[in-house]
Amino acid sequence: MTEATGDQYREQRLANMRELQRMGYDPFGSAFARTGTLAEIRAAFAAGREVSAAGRIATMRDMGKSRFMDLRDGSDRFQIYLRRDALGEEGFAAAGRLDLGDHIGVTGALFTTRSGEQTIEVRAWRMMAKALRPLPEKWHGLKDVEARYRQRYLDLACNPETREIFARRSRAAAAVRAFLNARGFQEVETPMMQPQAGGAAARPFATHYAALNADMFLRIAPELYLKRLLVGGCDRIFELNRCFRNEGLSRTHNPEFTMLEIYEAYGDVQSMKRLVTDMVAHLADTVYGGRAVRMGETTIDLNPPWREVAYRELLEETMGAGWHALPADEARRRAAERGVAAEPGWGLAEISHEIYEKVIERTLVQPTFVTRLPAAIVPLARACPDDASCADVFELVIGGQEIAPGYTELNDPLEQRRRLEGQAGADREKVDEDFLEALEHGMPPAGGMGVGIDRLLMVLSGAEAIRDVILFPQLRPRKEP
RNA sequence: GGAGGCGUAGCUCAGCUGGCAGAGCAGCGGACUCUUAAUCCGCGGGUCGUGGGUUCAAAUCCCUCCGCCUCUACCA
Repeated sequence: MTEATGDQYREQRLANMRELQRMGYDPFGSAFARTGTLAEIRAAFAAGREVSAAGRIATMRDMGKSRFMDLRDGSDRFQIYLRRDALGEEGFAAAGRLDLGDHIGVTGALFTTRSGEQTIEVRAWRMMAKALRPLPEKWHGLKDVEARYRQRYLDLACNPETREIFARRSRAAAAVRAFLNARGFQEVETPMMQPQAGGAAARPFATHYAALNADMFLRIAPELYLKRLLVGGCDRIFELNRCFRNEGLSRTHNPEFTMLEIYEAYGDVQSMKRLVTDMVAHLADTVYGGRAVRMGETTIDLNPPWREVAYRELLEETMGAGWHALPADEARRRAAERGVAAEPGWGLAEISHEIYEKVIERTLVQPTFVTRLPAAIVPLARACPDDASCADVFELVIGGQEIAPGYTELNDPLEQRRRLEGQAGADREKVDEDFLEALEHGMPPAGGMGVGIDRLLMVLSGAEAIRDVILFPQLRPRKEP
C-alpha cells in the first residue's frame, strides 16, 4: 500500500492537515457531545432545532460560497450545509481544507432544503479526525473481495450491506443468549487451550505453554468439558464461542469458527430437536425479520415443522430400494455412476456415507432433520433403543449445509471407553482419561447439540461464503517484498 | 495439495486479433450562496501483481513466483 501515487493523495491531505493546524484546528479532536446519532437526529427532526452531529464526510458538493456535504456514521447519512455568511471568512476557508473521509463534528440548526432534504445549517464545526488516505469511491463502494476481507474497515466504512450483516450477527448472538437464558440455560466458558483436543475428529492447532513446558492444543470442540460440567450438576448449559480446526479453507470453512454447544440433563435427541427448531425460528424472526429466507435463487422456508427422515431412507431414496442389501462391489459400481469414488478398502457403510456427504446433503435445501446415523460415525452418542447399529442423533441440514448435529449423549463410561479406545487404536495417549474418569462419577442422561453459528448466519443473511459473515476471515498472510 | 479463472490510476472498470496506457468517480487550479452521482472550464496522476522469455515492438503471447476467487482434496 505504498504506491507512488497513493502518496500524492497522502501529501495533499497532510498539507490540508497542516493548514488546518495553522488555522488553530486540532486535526485529531477529542470527545464531542453530539445530540445523537445521525439516525436519532433524523428521527427527532424539527425545523429550527439546534443540534450537534458527528460523522465522516461521505460526499461534498462545492458551490463556491456555499457547500453541501453528507456526513455518515454507523446509523445513517445526513446532509450538512456550510455557508460563508454563516461561518465567516475564516471558518469557511478552513472548511475548504476538509477532505472526503474526515471525521468532523458540527453544530447548527435543522432545516429542510427546497428539494425536501433534511439538513443541518452549520454554525460551528470541529475537526474530529483527519483521514490521511482516501476512502473508496462513493458510488461503487469497495468491491475488490480481497481488499474487503483484508481491510474490512474500508468495507464497513463504505458498504452499508456489510454493516447490516454484522449488525445481524450481533443481534443473533444476543438473541441466542436471551432465548437460552429464558429457558433456564446457563452460559459457561471452558478451556480453549486443552492438553488433548477432543470432542470431534479434526486436526487441532498445536501450541506450547512455556510456563508449564507443556504442549497444548486449541480446542476443536468444547464438548468433553461441557460434559464434565453435567457431571458437576450444571444441568442446562451452553457455550457460544470459538473453535479452531487445522483444516483447509473453503466457501464454508474457516479455521476459527463460532460454535454454540448446548447440553440439557435428562433431555435427549427429541428435546434438542424441539429446542433447535424453536431457536432457529426465533432467530429468523428477530434477525432476518421473517421465516422465508432467500438464499441465492431459492427461498428457504424456516417455518416448522421441518422434514424428518432417517439416514437409511435417504440413501434408498437416492440409490434405490435394495441399496442396503447390496454387496460392496455392486455398491461401489453404483456410487461411481453418481460420480462418487470409493476407496479400495471401503465397505457398504463407508460408501453410503460418502454418497450422503457428496451427493445427498447438498440437495437438502429446506430444513431437514436427518436421523438415525450409523453408530460408527458418532462415537459420543448413545445407540437407538431399537437398533444398536444406529446412533440416536439428528443432523440438521439447511441450505445443503450441515448446521447442527444433536445427540442423545452417551453416559455409560465403560461403553464410552470402548469407543474412544477403538477410535484411538494404537494411539492410546489420545484417549482423554480425565474425561472418562469424570464420566465414571456419573453423568446424567442428556441431550446435546452443536450449532454452527457462522453457517446459520449465512442462511440468515443470504451470504454465499462463510467469509462474508466473519469480520476478519483467514487469508494467506501477505509477504512483504 | 490438484484444476480452472482473475490481478490495469486512490476506487469502479475498459483496453487483451502485439503498435504512443484510457474512462467515470476521486485529486489539483478556476466559476458558481438550496446542491444531492451537482454542473461547467482546465490540469496532473500508472512498476498494467512479480521476475524472466519470444519479438523491431508486450498490459496483450509463453514460462516462474505472489495474492484472490470457484471447484476439488483434507474435514464425526
